[in-house]
Amino acid sequence: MPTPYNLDVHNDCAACSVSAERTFCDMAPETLKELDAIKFTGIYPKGSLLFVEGEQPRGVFILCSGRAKLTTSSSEGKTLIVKIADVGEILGASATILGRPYEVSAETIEPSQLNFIKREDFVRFLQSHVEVCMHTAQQLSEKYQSAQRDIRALGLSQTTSEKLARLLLDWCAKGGEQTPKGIRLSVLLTHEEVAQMIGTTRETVTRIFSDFKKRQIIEVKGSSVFVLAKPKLEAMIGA
Amino acid sequence: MPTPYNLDVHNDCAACSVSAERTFCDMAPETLKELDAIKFTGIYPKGSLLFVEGEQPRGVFILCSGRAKLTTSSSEGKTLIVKIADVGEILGASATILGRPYEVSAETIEPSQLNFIKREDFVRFLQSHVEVCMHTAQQLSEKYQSAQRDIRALGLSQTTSEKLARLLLDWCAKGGEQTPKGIRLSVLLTHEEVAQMIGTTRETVTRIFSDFKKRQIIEVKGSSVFVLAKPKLEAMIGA
DNA sequence: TCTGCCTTGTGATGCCCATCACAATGAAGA
DNA sequence: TCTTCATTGTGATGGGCATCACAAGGCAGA
Repeated sequence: MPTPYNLDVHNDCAACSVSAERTFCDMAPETLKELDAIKFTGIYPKGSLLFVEGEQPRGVFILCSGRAKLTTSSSEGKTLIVKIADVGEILGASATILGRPYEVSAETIEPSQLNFIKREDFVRFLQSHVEVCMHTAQQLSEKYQSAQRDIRALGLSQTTSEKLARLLLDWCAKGGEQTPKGIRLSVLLTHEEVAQMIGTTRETVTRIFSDFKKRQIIEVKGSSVFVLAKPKLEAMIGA
Repeated sequence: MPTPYNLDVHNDCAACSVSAERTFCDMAPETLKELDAIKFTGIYPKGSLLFVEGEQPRGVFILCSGRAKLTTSSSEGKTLIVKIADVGEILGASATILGRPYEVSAETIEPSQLNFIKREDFVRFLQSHVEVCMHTAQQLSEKYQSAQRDIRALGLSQTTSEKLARLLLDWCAKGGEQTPKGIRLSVLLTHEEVAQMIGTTRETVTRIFSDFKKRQIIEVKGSSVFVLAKPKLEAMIGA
């Protein structure tokens, strides 16, 4: 049976394969059944707004498949992409736990499946299962550490080349594919979006990319970026 | 009996007054006794290094009194102050929970009392008390949201004046004292440290401060800063 | 009181990058 | 195939701020 958006839909958390170690979904079978009872599964097209910065927390979204970008915007309309969330992440957890407004906006950038859990259900679920609470604490810790790395990247690098180098290295670390040519990254982001990730302008990203190409540090082939000289990038960030 | 550094020492968590709502120490009396059993109380002078970025996590520190600064440094020696921690905060929680290196360094900036809990004890303590685990999750959520605000401040403001304005408003929000003259802030940080908080140089901070003084936005009296025109600051950050 | 040392204040210089403006390329749809 | 819109590429210009350099307070200890 074909599913919308050619997405691999998991209706049953108990039978889901992505529940790997330490993710939220990694829990005892009977607990997983309880989760099944309180979750609302939804399939969202690319570009769906899950929640908006400042909005009162309705609950959390668990990203079962697809990807989402978390953004924050200034009143002048400038946008900063805080994070690209991957499968297994809980979105909106901190706001939901604290009962404070969402601190970022979340938008799918691919067709995605998400499980929504209402605020009261989520909190009750945490309170009644230490295991779940621990995993949530772990996820929050990871989010915090990741945010911390962003702060480092934004605050400690003077030049924009440095920030871009950091971003490329980050991508190498988490999604790089080793090839004879170099490390292959499939970047599905526009220069505009890259700019929003490092707090600069689209033009500057374009210019630095050409500069990197000229200096044989990277090579662009279609939607793939090959990192030819990782050491050069590392040298740029002084590491 | 005089104590070292004129510090108000709390040896007994059960009798401690600072355990307010939602902080880590807010727990049932019998749980608090268990906490007493695994904690190591220590008094630290100003400038004590509690842990260093990159170090394997030994455990967490609970700040009972005093203040500590959390910093991260580049290899060139440039330092960024990520946060000034207040009483009630747990330091090193995320690293300890994940078993990953501390992501920041922590240093007391006043004589402080801290309770240290060893990693295994802390984790076991969390696992055996949902209540404690929830409070930790709440603290982590707060840390995450605070980090998120920092990211916003660093990434979305173009000018340095804007960043400094944001910082001042932040201080007003959390520690301002209303006076007829304006909002009084007791800043015990040097311009150097302020610079490290917003990722700029000491000279620039000095210059922007004089500019603010000239424009009647603030007034400096000794170690106090009076915010005379909060609306002007708010206008600068476009809020 | 005097002497260092830490902090603050200020000028001169140069460069990075935001901004504006427009051309070139590419991809999707009529 | 041609049109149209999104994305990428590039030049010119100016301002903000890092950097260097040194002067002036301010505070503690000799």
